[in-house]
Amino acid sequence: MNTTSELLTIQQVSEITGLSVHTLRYYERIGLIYPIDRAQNTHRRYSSDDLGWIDFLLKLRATGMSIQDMQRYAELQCEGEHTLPERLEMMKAHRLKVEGQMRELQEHLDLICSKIGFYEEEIAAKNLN
Amino acid sequence: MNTTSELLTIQQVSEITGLSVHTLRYYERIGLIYPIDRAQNTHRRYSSDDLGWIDFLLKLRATGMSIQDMQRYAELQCEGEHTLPERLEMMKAHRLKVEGQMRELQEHLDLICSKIGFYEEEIAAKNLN
DNA sequence: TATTGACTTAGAGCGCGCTCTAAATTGTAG
DNA sequence: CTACAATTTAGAGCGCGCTCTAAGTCAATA
Repeated sequence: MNTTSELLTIQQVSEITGLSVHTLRYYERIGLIYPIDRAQNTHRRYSSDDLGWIDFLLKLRATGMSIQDMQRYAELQCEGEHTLPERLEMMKAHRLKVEGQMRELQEHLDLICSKIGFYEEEIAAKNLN
Repeated sequence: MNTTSELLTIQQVSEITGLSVHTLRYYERIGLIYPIDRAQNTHRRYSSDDLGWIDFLLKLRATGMSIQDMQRYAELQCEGEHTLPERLEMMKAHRLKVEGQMRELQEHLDLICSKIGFYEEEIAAKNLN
């Protein structure tokens, strides 16, 4: 319940998120993460809000959003509430993209599965195994 | 039904597959595509077998297989029938990977969808739209 | 006081997967 | 025969997303 104790060093955030400290600083430099508060004016101290944002970024990244698009999204977030509609549109567009990806993945997966079946038959027929 | 007429130039294969002529030559150079037959000893002439292989490569690529792994697979294919078991193992491992990818994608997609719902509510509440 | 170690910045470097260039050769149409 | 388009090779270059380096600051410990 102590606010101060909830603040994390870059090391700790690195361990929690799986991002390297280099990458954390890189993301901040390029505007993916807005400037983190500092202790004694130098060392970064991450809040749980910062962690939440990073977590969301990672989900966008994992679904194939480019850094450029994430930058745009972060920019809108900073600009405030009047950008909500545009952010909504971005998310909707991204949802469509991810759904398309998944359909494509499923199709190709089906082919791979049939290839596996074919291999198994062939191996059985030739007693290779 | 004429065998000769089925052979395609690199241009034609580029148009059919969507790969640039540069990429087609690049894939051949690095061993992803085994040496294509030549007309008059210089210009490439692609057979329908070649096309089939390229098509399969593209499906592996679309499901996130690295060039390195595809190279290994192509190598095994060239070595002949005794590599069938190893190729089968590669495909099975790849299937697992793709299935994992899809599960992860689905999870993140769910989050994006809930974010969309949240945005819509917020926008409605504030009459931003 | 000296050392250790976590942190800072700006900027260079890297692996991947292409993508393009240069210079030469070949094929085709007028 | 001439001109132009398509092809060839070897190798350089590029965009993305990190990843690492160098040089320096600062805090805590021996």
